[in-house]
Amino acid sequence: MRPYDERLDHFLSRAAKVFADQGYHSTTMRDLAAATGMSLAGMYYYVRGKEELLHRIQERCFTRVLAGAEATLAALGSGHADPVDRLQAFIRHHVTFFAANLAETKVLSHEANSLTGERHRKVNAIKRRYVDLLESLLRDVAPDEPAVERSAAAYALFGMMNWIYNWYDPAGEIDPERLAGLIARVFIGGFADARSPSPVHGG
Amino acid sequence: MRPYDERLDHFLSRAAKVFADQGYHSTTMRDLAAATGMSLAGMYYYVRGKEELLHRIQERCFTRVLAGAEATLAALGSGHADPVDRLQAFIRHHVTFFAANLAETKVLSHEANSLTGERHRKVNAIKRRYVDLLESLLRDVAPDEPAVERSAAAYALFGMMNWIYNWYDPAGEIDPERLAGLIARVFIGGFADARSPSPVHGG
DNA sequence: GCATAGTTCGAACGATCGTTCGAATATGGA
DNA sequence: TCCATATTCGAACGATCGTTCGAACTATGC
Repeated sequence: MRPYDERLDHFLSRAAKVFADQGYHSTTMRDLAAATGMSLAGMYYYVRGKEELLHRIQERCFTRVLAGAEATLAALGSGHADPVDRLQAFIRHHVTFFAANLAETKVLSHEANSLTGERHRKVNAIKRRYVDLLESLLRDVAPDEPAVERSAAAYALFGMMNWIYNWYDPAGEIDPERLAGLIARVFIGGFADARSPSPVHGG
Repeated sequence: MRPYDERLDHFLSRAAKVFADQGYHSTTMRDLAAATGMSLAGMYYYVRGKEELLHRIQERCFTRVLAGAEATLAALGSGHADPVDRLQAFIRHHVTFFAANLAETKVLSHEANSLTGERHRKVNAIKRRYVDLLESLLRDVAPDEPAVERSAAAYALFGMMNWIYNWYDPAGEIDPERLAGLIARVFIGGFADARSPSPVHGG
């Protein structure tokens, strides 16, 4: 069953590109058929319907993001690295991943509420784990910050990072690494360094 | 013709709420009829069609945002206020406006590409003026920063501020003023203070 | 009370949507 | 070569969409 899985994967990637360009709701199954070279009916051999297609795209992408972030942090050593370094690594991973997978991550961010029922709940469960991961990092970085402000800061950081699907051009002047460095510098400089003026750069 | 304008305004506000809750494309004209108490055909007396409805909502909201920002800056004095204070005032106005008009500003942000043709171009023209305004503020705040990084920082700030439609709850623990203060603190502390460690707070 | 303009709406139209179904074709071991 | 399974697809279905049209209702000046 290898060729089947490969064709499904290719189908998901192509569909993600179309969803990213036109939006989920204004993309028709006929658009997807034209973009993938398959026939209208042929797509239903790989996917139960349009909403399951979106679900598979989002779940596949979000699982990779979460696993990648955990692997990045694990590579830093078992918990006794500098909290600021760990936060910086998280930001760098998120931004570079989103910049390298603009179509999929745009579908993830922009169509976050286009799923319904059980499928919506499943994707939200992954999101919860990912948000919790960042909040635990912020707790280590700024333990004296009020919880309300720390939670809002987490969403502010996600805003900076996720918003790039609205403007970032991979062919433009700023490369993903530099963008990640800028966002990390802004957030860490503004949030983490507010109280403890320890050196940040050069992990 | 006063009652006509009032009913149109009320119609736009109601429709904006529905667009914000369900999304533009999955909202049907029948949904809007039910939410406004009008009949399906009756709405076409006030609006040429569904897309013009979205256009009027976005243009009305964006015009207010731009005018409000300009008025806020003008109130600070004719150009010889501290650049950091001017940036802080811009951020505070943006965040409090967005928090106070969550439905309209969500439609503005999330449905930014749901318009087509001339209508899309018109709204983008206002957006351009608004982005240029922030970039001019950043130029005064950090004149030594490379232009590429300054432009990316502008979008990062917009990301922080616009993303709130995805998570902010006005009935929650953090009020708009405090949220604006947090975002201003993070961005100014991380971006503007990177080189010139001048005092920021207390304007 | 009547004419005019302003406003509302029931009913229907054509278009397009997601999905289905059975037949047609390709694939691979015996 | 033949059969069973895997895969593809043309054609159509019912549902729902945005929009239209002409009639009906309302308000106002005379």
